[in-house]
Amino acid sequence: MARKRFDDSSCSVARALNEVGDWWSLLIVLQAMYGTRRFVDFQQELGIARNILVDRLCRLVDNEVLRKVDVGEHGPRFEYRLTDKGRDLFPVVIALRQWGDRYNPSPDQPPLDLRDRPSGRPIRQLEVQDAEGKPLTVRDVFVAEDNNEAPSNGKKQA
Amino acid sequence: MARKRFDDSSCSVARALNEVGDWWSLLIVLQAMYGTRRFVDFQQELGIARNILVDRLCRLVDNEVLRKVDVGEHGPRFEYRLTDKGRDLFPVVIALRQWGDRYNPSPDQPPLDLRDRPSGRPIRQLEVQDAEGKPLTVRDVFVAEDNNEAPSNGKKQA
DNA sequence: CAATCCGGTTTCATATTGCAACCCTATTGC
DNA sequence: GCAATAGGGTTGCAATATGAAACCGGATTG
Repeated sequence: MARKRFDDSSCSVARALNEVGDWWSLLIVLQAMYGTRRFVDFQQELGIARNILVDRLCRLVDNEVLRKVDVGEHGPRFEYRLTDKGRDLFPVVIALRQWGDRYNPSPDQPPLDLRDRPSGRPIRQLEVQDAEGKPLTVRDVFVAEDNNEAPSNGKKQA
Repeated sequence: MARKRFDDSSCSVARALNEVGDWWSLLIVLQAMYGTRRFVDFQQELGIARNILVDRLCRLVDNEVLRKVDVGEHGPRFEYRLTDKGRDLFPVVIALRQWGDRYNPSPDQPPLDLRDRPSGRPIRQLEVQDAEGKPLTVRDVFVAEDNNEAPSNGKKQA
């Protein structure tokens, strides 16, 4: 049967996963962050089937994660470029990468060494922080109740 | 055909997606962060099919994101609890939530108001930062070359 | 002793995925 | 001027994954 959709879920995580929660979409976005823009390049670098790539690119364009730009001076040539919405997936990708590096390091290779251009020093480990910038774990965070709602039994964890 | 696997990919994002990159796994982890531990509760709160839930829970246990604990004083009762590895998906979930809140807000409801317990103030927007804590965009970050490798044509973006 | 809860397994119809082959336009190489 | 090749797809098919619902067996409850 059809995959279940969460377009109208009240949970924003579910709605986000609806757009980039499949096996390929985030990898396409990642590849775009590396600078890839052309259909054939995505296809070769990811090793994705062409029909699936068409489908994912269209979906990402529909969801405004990518923009399809016609660069066809002579003949049909297109580029798929990240939008601001797509670029704002950067923290998601970095969070996943750091988690993967920590718990599933590659046996053959060291993790990618990401640095910032101005200083040339490695970027920071991403962490959830409070208003002052102090790190928070799952257990430190709770969902504040909406005052207009009926009060619930107790504070839920994040 | 079978879904393509990335177990041995050199990319840690791909390897991470291999473990939690399907439609349900991250939602199960999220639900676990809310405090859900029992099979029936996951099933009812997520509306997931029972056979799929069994499969995902097993996969997550295999990957050490969850631990299956026998709490059967009388009769078979189990709890699925987050491991440290699972809890460390917190930044991933928060990053997705903030992205979803920003670009796909629910028309009916305000986004969840997450606060930290000690101060009661909203948590920070997650951001990729340099060593000093200054925010970085995709374009600020590059992949430092491994010195042992042959030098490549140019610095790639993150 | 029947009804219910918990944690599954089984069956079946439908979707999704991956591969490979094909297509059309446009640019090359010669 | 014509074949070869590149870009960006589409189509058909077989292998899988998903979802709904039925079934199951032990334990507890009424």
